[in-house]
Amino acid sequence: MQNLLSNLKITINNKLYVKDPETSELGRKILKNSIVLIDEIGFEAFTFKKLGQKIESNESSIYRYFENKHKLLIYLSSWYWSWIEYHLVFSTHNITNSLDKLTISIKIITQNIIDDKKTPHIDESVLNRIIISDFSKTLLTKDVDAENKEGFFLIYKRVINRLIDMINEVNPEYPYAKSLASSIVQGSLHQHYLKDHFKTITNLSEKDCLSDFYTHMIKKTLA
Amino acid sequence: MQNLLSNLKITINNKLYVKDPETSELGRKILKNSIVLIDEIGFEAFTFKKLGQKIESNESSIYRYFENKHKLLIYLSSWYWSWIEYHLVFSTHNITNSLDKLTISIKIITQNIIDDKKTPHIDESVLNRIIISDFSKTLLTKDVDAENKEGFFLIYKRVINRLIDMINEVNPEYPYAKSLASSIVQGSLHQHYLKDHFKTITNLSEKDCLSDFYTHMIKKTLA
DNA sequence: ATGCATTGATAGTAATACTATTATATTTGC
DNA sequence: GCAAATATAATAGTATTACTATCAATGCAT
Repeated sequence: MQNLLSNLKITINNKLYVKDPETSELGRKILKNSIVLIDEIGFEAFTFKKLGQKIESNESSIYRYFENKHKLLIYLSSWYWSWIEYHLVFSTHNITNSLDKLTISIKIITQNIIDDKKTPHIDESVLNRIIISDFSKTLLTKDVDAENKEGFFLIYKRVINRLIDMINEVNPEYPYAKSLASSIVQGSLHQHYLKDHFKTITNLSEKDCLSDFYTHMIKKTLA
Repeated sequence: MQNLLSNLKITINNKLYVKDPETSELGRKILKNSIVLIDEIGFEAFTFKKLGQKIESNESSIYRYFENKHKLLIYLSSWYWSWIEYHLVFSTHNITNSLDKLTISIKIITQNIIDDKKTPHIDESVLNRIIISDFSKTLLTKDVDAENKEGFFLIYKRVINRLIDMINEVNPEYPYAKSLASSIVQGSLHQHYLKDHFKTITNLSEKDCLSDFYTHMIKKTLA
């Protein structure tokens, strides 16, 4: 944990890229602008050619950093969950009460993310929007099992495992800690999406009451 | 409701197809085999050309029924949720106790679906698998708002609204009925997916305990 | 026998998702 | 300061996708 707190540098599975985009100007430009462009036109319409035009670089240069847009999306997702994990650890590391720890973690997972100025090449608030709309697409493919074996989703699973541990700490007798934790993380993204597109089937609105929903749920369920 | 119970014929938004596939042999062949093929190769790799080869028909003939594979998937999804709705209504219509009604509904939504022989051209158990893997993809596009306005997701929302009503019946004071209902429906699909690909972050296993998870949750949360 | 709807076959187009090659610019090592 | 190595750009090319358009063949209905 101390290890995680000391460096904000986010480490990502090196099979996700051909060349580490954090090591060059062009690489960081690719990261920054792919987030913006995916947000603008959607992941389906997003291509390396369009990204090349946006950053006034060449399609072929982008292929030197990422094999394809699917791996780029998993890269960006890993970045996001890593950033979330950092905040989880940072915000809970000196809290002793397990329920408080869990409540704080739920706040972090459910909150509207605002841009973190410490990372000039990543706008976390825009990244959050594409995670809401597109993260599922990294998992829902025929290659999941192979990619999971390669460790592409390790950081995501680590975030969920931290929640599982906290749930077990609050109530070791509760038999569904894993499902509850994965439901909260994935369900949060879904409720945000519903807020933006299907208002009639969510209670979430502009004022942040998503953490209230989940906090109420865990307090009752784990009591 | 009586209306719904009397006819098993499932009615689907006519903007989802060019020609109603239920009205011809070829149309039913398209439905039956698209489900099988999407399940086999995944929605991303699925094309009308490949489907044409499978059913020994022509790509262009399939385009006479569906504009594109996205609308076909929404059609299949509507079919699925309609079938679920039928079972919801059928199984709860003579139950008076609200909690019983909700519990039965959760069973139906979370269960492993087996093929319904009354519909020879649709294998519900395979359809269930593609809903688990691909239903999210119908929602997570840049066209959601337009398609939602067209009524493409009405049946899905109707299923969730039935759950919302039951939750409100059990506890009218509970402030998050909408989010709880949408979480259960979407979360069920997700937990099934985790069971198949991410076993370490779900408690669901081969023996059906998903309804136990949600039943426990609603009993505690709505108490 | 004619008309109309359905299906099939073929061809064509623009875009996508790349790969390969070569040229040019930039950095770095000595 | 120059050569070598590396990074980037430009161009071309391929197979596939996601269609649209056209026309031929079949069948059945009056």
